[in-house]
Amino acid sequence: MVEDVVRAMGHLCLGTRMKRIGERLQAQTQALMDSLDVPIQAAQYPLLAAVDRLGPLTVSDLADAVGISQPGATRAAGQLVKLGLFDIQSGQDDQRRRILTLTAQGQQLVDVARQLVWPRLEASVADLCSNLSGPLLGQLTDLEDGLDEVPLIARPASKRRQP
Amino acid sequence: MVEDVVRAMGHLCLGTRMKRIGERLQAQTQALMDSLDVPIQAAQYPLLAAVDRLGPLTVSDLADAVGISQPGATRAAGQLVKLGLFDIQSGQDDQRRRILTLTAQGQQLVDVARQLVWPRLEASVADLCSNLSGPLLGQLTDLEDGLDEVPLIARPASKRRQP
DNA sequence: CCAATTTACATAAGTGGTTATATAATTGCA
DNA sequence: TGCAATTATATAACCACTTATGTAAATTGG
Repeated sequence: MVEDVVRAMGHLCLGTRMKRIGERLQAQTQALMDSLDVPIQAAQYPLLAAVDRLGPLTVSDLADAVGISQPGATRAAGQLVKLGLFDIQSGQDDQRRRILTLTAQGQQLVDVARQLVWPRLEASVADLCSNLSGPLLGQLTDLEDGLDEVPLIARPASKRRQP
Repeated sequence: MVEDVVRAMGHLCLGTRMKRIGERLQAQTQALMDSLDVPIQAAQYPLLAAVDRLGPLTVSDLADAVGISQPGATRAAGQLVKLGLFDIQSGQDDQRRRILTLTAQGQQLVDVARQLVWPRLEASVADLCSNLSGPLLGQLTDLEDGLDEVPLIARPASKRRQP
């Protein structure tokens, strides 16, 4: 019932707004993953994907690859080690480096996710974005409205294709 | 030196990416505000603006206006009360409601910010977004590249206008 | 008209990130 | 060659948000 001030302020609140949309997308992605019985957090996904794509990585390279700080990468990687999805060991030539690899279980999870989750998620997000065009702020508005109307988990929706 | 996996995965990491860009914009907005000696956090700004725009608000209405959870609004409003920028008092008719208003100091800060910060920030962000067009993912890439090249605080830049 | 429900806010616990700093390994140079 | 500087990771302290839950006030209907 109250005006959405962040939306109304346009460029002035662009940062707040993008962060907010990102969190909303992450939450809905999590819901989609839960519904497919993928047993990890949505936010952990990029780390697994990074090692899958790029091969074994050091902690710092992982941080760069997913765009977080080094302490953030240390902690997130530690969680994945605890979950049995990452293996960590010191570098042979340089003992300071800690090399992260996917365990068999981690690789299996990525493989399953690539089959089950990625196509579904790709289609859902692509559907959400399919009618966006024009200036950024307008696309953000349409994106928010799209999420209001049909959450990610219900997409691609059979609704309202052009008649 | 490492591939940006979040960027490379496109729709699959859209949430992570938008959140990341939002945080980056907020951090740079903070730097701009610091340089102008505005003594609050960038993230607190939308709350002040909401009460300025909409008049006295309850905690829940404030949460709706800026798109955060009710506990988030309770805490953020409490901080602003501590800073002397918000006044809080129970509703007359309904003692459950807590009504937030701008103090004289809060109003003054908004007024000053409206003169000093908003035009500058509006121009900087507009400059950042000025050459964006096309699909959302491409605009995000250009936006990230733009922030890499010239931070918000150095905009509008005299660089590289079309010759 | 009062007991049950609902509403509004506060508090608790957890998550995921940050910056600043400490520690250990490596590199490089006088 | 050994000490100073650098590099890679870990740890600490903090912050802003979330969901879940508690508490008190208001509303409602039997």
